[in-house]
Amino acid sequence: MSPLLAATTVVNVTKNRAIEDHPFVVKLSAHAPLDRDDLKALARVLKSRLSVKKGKDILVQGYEHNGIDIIESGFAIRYGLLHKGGRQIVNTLLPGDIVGFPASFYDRSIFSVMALTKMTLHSISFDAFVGLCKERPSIAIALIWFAAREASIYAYHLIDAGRRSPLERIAHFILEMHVRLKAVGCATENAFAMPLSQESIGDAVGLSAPHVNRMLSELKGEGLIAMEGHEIKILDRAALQIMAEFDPSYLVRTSSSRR
Amino acid sequence: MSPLLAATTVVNVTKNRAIEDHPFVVKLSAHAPLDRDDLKALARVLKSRLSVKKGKDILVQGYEHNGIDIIESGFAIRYGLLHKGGRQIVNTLLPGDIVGFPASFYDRSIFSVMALTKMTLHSISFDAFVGLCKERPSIAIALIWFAAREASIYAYHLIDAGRRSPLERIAHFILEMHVRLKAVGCATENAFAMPLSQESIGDAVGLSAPHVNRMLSELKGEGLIAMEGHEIKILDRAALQIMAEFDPSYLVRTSSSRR
DNA sequence: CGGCGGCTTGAGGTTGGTCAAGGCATGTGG
DNA sequence: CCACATGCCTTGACCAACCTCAAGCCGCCG
Repeated sequence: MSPLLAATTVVNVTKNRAIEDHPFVVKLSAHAPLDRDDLKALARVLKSRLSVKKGKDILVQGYEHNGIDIIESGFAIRYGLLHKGGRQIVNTLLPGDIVGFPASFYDRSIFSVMALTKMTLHSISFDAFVGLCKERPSIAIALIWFAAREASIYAYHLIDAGRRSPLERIAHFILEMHVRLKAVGCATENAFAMPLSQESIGDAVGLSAPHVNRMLSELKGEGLIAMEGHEIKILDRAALQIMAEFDPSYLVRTSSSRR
Repeated sequence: MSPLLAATTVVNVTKNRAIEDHPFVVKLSAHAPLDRDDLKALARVLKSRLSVKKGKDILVQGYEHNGIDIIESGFAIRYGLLHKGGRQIVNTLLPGDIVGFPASFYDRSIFSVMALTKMTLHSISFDAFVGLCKERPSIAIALIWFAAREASIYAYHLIDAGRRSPLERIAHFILEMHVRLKAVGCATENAFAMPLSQESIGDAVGLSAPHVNRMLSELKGEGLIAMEGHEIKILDRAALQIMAEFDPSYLVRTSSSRR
């Protein structure tokens, strides 16, 4: 693990933080107002904690599962496997994300999830999950908005893969990654440690690994980004955003989602 | 409009049907058990009805909106526009689908939605929507599962666009379209009227219109499908499913989603 | 120190986009 | 009722883009 990755991870491993600082609770609160009782219910559900090693499959496509997992710290990828050996990464998972959404909302998981770093998770059974939603409708409503945000991210990835040029896809991927990492305190104003290898980036945006490399080189050559190991610096955000038609509003809470 | 399209539409325009036969209610019930009071609350919300002409934009990317719309009858597409004139269709909308998911769960709509046929909709304000979820947690829970299903569809479209061959994408698109149309009574066992033009199919799967035509011809040549105007007949479902790695389980309710 | 995973670069070949022209069906207005 | 316009499907030729394969290299970890 690179030094920067290690450093950013540590930020999220703090034990015994206040419940309202938990990345999952922060994310939910952005979507609907949660009162004291909501927080208490969440604290109960997020009590237990479990650790996962880097590289481990948390969820395997086609297999049964007992509930959902919420990420406290660490990064993962959610992906589908193709018979002929290919792989499509549909999303990267950061602290506060739900490992089992939407894969576990089926009898058998429809996607796999693999840990990119050491992770800590909270495991929740479906019964506990449904109970929580029944008891605290505000949380259920926040989860609907959370799901809408997740679906939007997929839709934007689809737009990238379907209709954007390789260079635009890479630019978009970098900008989205940065906004999301910054939101959970894992990036500075203009730099972050890319958790994915170039081959994985290819699997996320629908390109071959060599072509990802060429596109990154081109962005470097144009002076839009700088790279040093896994660390990416954004040098000209305005130009990148125009190139990728990137508007971060699909990633962030908005006032109408705070009823 | 083709005769078959007209015929299938009529099925869903029946007025004054029982609330539990409404396609939206059917869809929700598949995800969570709804009791008599849940149905009553839904009936109240689905009371008003509004008609939309073929070709009209129901929702426009970047604009404000007042709530969400639920489709009673007719078809639509949800899409994103690119600055240089391109378009990516992220989903097709059928009876029972929510026009504004996830586009309207933001200050300004993040996608556009256009009617492919004459449609009838139920308009619901966000206040009414949130009130419904607060009052009837079972409905909120069903909506979370509904959102998970929607997100899964996007993820599968992403897998198509990112990592499957043109022929596989078209095969997958046809099979998904058929399963979804059949679920709302708009397809027979092995045939349906394709609501999209070949250009639109290209915008959905990330291909050019001429190439969509070539791929359809190839499927015809291999004896997997037959086409007559807009009507598509599936001649060899097994071969199509293998080609597309299609497993309809991501589209349908499963037992674990019926708590 | 040795091995391995991932990055980098190059050459060559196929795929699928672009452009263009023609055909067919539908609908419309004279 | 016919002429025309329009939109969509169909086909072909050409060419750029991006994949595949391959080899070398670097840095990290065991």
